[in-house]
Amino acid sequence: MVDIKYIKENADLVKKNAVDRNVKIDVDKILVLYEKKVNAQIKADGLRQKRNENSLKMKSQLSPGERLKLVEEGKEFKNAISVCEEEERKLERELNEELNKVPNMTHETTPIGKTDKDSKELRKVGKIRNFNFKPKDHVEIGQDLDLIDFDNASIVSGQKFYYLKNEGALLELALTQYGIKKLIEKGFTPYLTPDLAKNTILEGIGFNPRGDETNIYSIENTDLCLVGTAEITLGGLYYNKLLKEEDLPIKMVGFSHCFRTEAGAAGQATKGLYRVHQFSKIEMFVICKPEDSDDMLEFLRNIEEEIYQEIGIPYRVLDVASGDLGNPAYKKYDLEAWMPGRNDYGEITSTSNCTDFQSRRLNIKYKNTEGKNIFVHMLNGTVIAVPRVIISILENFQNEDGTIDIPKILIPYIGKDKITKR
RNA sequence: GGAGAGAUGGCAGAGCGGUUUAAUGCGGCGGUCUUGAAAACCGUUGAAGCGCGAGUUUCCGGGGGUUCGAAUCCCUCUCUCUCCGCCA
Repeated sequence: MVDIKYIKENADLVKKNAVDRNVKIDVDKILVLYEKKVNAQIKADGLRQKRNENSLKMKSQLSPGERLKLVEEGKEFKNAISVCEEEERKLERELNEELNKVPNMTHETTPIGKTDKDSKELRKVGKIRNFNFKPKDHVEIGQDLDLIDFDNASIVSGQKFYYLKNEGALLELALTQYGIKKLIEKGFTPYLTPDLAKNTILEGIGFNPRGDETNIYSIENTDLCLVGTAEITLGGLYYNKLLKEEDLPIKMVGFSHCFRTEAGAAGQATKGLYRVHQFSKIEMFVICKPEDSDDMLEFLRNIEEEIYQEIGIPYRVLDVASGDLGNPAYKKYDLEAWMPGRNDYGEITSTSNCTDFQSRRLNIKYKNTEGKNIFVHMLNGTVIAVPRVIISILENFQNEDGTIDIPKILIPYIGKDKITKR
């Protein structure tokens, strides 16, 4: 959520930003609603003040006549206040509805453009293999080596589910172990997180739990949703908390299952593991002081790059365009891995600086040395989105004889250096 | 799942219809003392909104109600603790 005071003082900037981000908002309506709401509030305050004065008079000894008169006055205040408060609540609801649509402001270095095509490629890292045979895609490899079972998953759970099997299963465990260990070395605290979270937390992080465009599964008859990412549960961890300055930065790495409805994604090129309803993911989450978040984003991006260099997957780094940032992000980097099966790059990690957009609604602040309470900045980044890393490994590390080399860094976790046909 | 107890400022913890503008302690901040620090002592210290300010309103787990007036009474939900049951 963007600070209403900021919107009031920078209406033109907010309008321009929404255009850059390809988001439709009505700033003028927001300002009108805000003014109306404040006026209703002032009116209610005045009435409450009179009511309080009235009830204060009744503390002293009074004649029955005087008391009765004051009680009657009090009743009138009571009715007037209730009318005024109703109006105030209505305006506040309307205001919040509009306010929730307002995207975060955008970093000055972020490329301006409406779609992902406008993202800026910063660099390519790693050598793309020139196969002297026709490389298979991961679906074929998974079938040949008995690593992934889509057919039976679709019987048990439906389309876009899968079983990981044999070394496919081991790869998830290996990547998880490797990722967590790596992040511990970088000073992160490891977490295994709940896979369900409350609506209020989802909304605080910037997800829309219900509605047509939601990508989130909600649980019937509860206010719970299956999380789409551990960003939700890690970010929600400090909901309504006041932190001390020396607590910061808080660096967490969490494992969770991620559930996504992927409604409307049917037509896209989504073969195999690339776009699925459930997957496992290792996610970084950082809470820090506002002045540190720019550097922290580079820190997170560096960790991601280090990991894919270490595994040995060629990738490119994108500075994501304004129109493709999503509402909470102020700046975002994507890593896209080379996937021979697609003959193209595919998104493998994403790291965002969400500044105080999330902390404002989650009410997470820290007390600085002057004793002022300041909204923290919050950042998140992917370490390992398991299925997409498995795609990248299977497709990039395949041999002509149909075997797969295990990336060196993962051999200790799997206990062999090659996947062969059994 | 059953029974009981509880949820109060950064933390701990009193208050249980109208001098509560929420006691007290810890922690934080400032000071005295000290070469410096600790201890001790003194002072200060919740959040949010509106207002230039004086000030004022709201907030005692969430929501609703009773009342002229609610942290305090009632209903309801959530969570925590204790005991019992069930269970990987």
